[in-house]
Amino acid sequence: SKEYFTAEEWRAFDEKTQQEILMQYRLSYLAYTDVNWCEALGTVLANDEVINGVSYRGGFPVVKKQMRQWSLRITEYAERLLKGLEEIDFSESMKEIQRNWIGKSVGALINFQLTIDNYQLTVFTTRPDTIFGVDFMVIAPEHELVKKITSSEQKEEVEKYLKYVESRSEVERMAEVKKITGAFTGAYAINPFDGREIPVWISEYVLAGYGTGAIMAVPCGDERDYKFARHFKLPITNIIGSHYNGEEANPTKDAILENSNFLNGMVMRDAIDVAGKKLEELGIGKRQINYKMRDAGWSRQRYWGEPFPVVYKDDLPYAMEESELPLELPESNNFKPSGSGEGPLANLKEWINFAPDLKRDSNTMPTHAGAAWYFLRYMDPHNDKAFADKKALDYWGQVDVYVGGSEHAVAHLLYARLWVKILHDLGYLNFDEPFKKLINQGKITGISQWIKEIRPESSWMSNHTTKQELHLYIFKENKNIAKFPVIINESGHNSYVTYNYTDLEFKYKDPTTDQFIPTIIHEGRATFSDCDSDGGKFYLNITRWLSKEPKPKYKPILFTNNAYWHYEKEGWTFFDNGDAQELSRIETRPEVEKMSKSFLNIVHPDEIVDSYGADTLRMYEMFLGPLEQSKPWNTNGIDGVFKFLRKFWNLFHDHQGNLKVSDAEPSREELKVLHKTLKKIEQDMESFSFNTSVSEFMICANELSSIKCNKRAILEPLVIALSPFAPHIAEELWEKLGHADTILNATFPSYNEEFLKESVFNYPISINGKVRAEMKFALDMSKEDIEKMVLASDIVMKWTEGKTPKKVIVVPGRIVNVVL
RNA sequence: GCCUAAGUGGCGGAAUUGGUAGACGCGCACGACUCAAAAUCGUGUACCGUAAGGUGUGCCGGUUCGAUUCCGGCCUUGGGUACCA
Repeated sequence: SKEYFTAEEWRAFDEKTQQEILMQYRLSYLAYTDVNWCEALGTVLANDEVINGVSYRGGFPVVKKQMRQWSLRITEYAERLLKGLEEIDFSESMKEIQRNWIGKSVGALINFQLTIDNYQLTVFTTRPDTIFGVDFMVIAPEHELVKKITSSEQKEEVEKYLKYVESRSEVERMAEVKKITGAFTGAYAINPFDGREIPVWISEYVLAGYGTGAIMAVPCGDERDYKFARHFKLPITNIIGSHYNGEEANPTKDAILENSNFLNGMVMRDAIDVAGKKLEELGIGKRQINYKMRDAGWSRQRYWGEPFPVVYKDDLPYAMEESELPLELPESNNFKPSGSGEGPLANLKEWINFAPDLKRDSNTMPTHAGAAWYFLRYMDPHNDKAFADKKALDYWGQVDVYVGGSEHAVAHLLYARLWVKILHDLGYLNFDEPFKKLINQGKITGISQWIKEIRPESSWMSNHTTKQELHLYIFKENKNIAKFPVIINESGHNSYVTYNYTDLEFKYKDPTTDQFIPTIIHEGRATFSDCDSDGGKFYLNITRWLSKEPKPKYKPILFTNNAYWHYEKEGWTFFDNGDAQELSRIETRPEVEKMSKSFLNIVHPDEIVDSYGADTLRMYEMFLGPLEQSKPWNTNGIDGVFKFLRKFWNLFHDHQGNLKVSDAEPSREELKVLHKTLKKIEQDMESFSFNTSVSEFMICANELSSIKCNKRAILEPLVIALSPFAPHIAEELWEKLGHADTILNATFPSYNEEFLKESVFNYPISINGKVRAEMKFALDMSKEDIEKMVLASDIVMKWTEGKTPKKVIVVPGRIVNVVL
């Protein structure tokens, strides 16, 4: 399956050959993979929609199910996706994420002869140099050889172990990675170099899905192998001399090999290749590169998405003819899942069974499919012959700058890179990387306030999912101190209650049996529509959790930063109880999180737009800090930006608000302010340093208002420069200045270095590296003259106390340093 | 554990190739205008000290006339990732 065909090659095959090839590779394209199937919802869920084995909405049980799905053979491009990273301007951490995801490892396959029935066991290792340190072999419990090689004496133990592994959930396995388990199969493998017999074990620490699902264990060099050997009391061969201390494994590559036959005396680093070559010479293995990356599951059981352009005949997929394309999504009002695990398209029988013996595929592609290459269409959007004309593609080329979040690192950004490489290989594009430069903009984060939630144990709840009223009893030192009603709705939510004491016990009473039901305590988000970290006010959206309404009411309740508040209305009786008075405290714990609708911590920009205007909001966001940095939203400094815009506006207007722009010739000083600003803005925009651009605009407005400049020749270029930052105000000023056309069509002003030239410089005079004074000298003054003047000055005399300094450093246009 | 980014005033943050640390803004203090308030304007604001001066960019050390910037070793925080052989 290491071949692929270009479009020309593919078309050159006749239909029969094409079908034979398709059959041959069918499993690569159409794979059986696990999906999360939720019976109650009748649908397939993504991994992140499943939490603790139940659906994230509603808490319904979810099972893994095998389904036939399309997969994208991204593995074919693993090497090129890795190589391509070298030539693109992505952040190092983004490249690192992609490298890790691709997970290249260079190593070797080694065949071991087994003592049972001539079976061969192939392992993948990155360290063939340690071949003489192999003390046992481990194969994954799912490995196909397990059943075949287990000896009759070990059969019982192996089967017991396999049962144990099967009983373990994914969650348990992930949580208990340190737990050492395994079983001996009774089989031995023969070291191909020295004939040593090595026991073959099975253990879940070896993953079936990576490499060959089998490893050669070198306990002196590998931590996991070492622990396994110690746990099962297996012998440990030391091949690295003093590098192995007998207490822990040492994965070094620098040791000189011992007990290693023909590798003795060699440094491990060099021996890797020597051993690899020898394996190939003797025909007992070969050097090989492995990748962690898997093919991407490309089927979704959803309505929206590109349908697969294939037709099934006798259950075999055939690619549709180019002349039949595009295959469009059928119109439908029925977006419900089919209930069988297939997507909504399966409901449209006429579309699926469009011809007597032919069927379509009910799967659709993920959004990644379109997202990977839609930008190419913008280059030539009205073309009905091709996705874009070659000329347009050549003209526009790669995306210069792509601003996007880092959460797309291992999906979208990898698929887009792959897609462009494929189109390049098919001859459509002259470039094979979509994005020249990637900027990961920082997120404006929100502050979530967390409160605790107490609800009945989930096993009780899953049997009582209908809406009902329960009573929560609170005990302190086995004494019931409070009781209050709580509504459990269909999904088991809305039972949120807050408390802030650790010595309290919470119990529910089942209304039908009068039995106490154990509780479980979770933490959940309280929501605030506004939040001020500096002793301000919070609005807690508590009604979302307490309301009996099916749709939560968003009723803000005011309380202070000290984070307790007394709630006395809407049926909350427990606050009326004198004993429970203290319980009415709502204690919250603030946490900075991504702003997200599902996190209930979003801030609406509308209120800021209402009181300050959209330009202020826009500029303030830029002013907050570097583009790539995440920061929690707060409005503490927004007045500064608002004041700037008013000051800028006032440059054009008198106190009565009438335009007062003059057509007089600008002074040299005014021109200097203008060009200095334009220069800085241009540089900052090139480097995406918008926060410093805003501060430069502020400096400029301060300077111009202190010299009372109102000249058109100065202000007009500034309005254009400001327009990307504050488009509305800029457009209005532009119009007021008498322009009929929009400012968007104005030419961006460029600066003239001529106005920035200085003749004198105010030198900082430092003594022993510490600045003590300032002195003005002409920029063309010689070093010697400056030195003389500095040494003769009062301040320097005071410090030198008449002595000759050791050294005087004069850096023209920068600094003078006197060393005593 | 590994990879990666970052630690600078009360706060958000500036500082081109090593060259005046704290730009700009917020906040705070004082002052002007006002009967008053708001708005606006002005002055000050790293820390210690009355001052001269001293100390300061996470910590320890190094290179240099000079280090937020370069080098070595740590600490902390954010992000990513993991029985991947």
